[in-house]
Amino acid sequence: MEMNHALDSLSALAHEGRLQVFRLLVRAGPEGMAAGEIATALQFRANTLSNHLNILAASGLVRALREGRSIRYFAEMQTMRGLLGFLMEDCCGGNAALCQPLLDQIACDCT
Amino acid sequence: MEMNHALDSLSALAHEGRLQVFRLLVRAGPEGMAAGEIATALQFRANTLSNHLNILAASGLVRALREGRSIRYFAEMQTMRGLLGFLMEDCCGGNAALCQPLLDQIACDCT
DNA sequence: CAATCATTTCCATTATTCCTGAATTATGGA
DNA sequence: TCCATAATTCAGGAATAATGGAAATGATTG
Repeated sequence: MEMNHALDSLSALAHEGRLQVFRLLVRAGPEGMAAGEIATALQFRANTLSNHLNILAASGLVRALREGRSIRYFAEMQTMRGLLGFLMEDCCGGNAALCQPLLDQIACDCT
Repeated sequence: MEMNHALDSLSALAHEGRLQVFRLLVRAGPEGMAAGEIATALQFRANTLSNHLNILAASGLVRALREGRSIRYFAEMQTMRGLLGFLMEDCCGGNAALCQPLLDQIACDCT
């Protein structure tokens, strides 16, 4: 991941509403949730939520899939992993061997 | 970690300058860097950098230690780890057993 | 104590982000 | 086709954050 993508992802998460949405989708796992379900669960107005979902999707943290008249959203663990790798890059001045193997494992197996 | 702390950390990182600072400190490892060194390395004005460092420190992502007339800063891996745990909490609807052991290992051994 | 260096604080300006209401697109069913 | 439902887009004003100059604080040296 490069700087701009990381910034998009971090900015997307640096907002209470969007962070709630993302964590809800993480909990939902591979089943994901429809936009309407999310709105109900978190008590958000439809347009506000749509905006949040757009921002999350643009950063790659969330994926959208139309399903009938609903649109279902999923958390993208791979993006999360990439972000973390970026944050930890060259950890400890090149002794990355200590950290990298751990980072490589960060991904939810159930996704 | 609870919501507000996570938001502080994410907002702190969701800024190009601060993200550069944090990553620089991650690379610097346990030796850390003096504010002046950081300013030189990244070409930041002293006051701008000071502001960034304050924000990072307030979120716990960075720790300050006065050393003579300089102030030395260090990346706090533990905070990073807490943040990640928060983001992945209850991953996949309770099957956290799949993710949690991995998350528990995320910490730079050299810190 | 005076001088100097490192960093921070204060303040005003500029830029960005956020929320809301109203209008719009897209899908499925009668 | 007409209607209802699901979700998105757009424009605005309000709130918030970022920047840079100037002054102030804190620590060391002579």
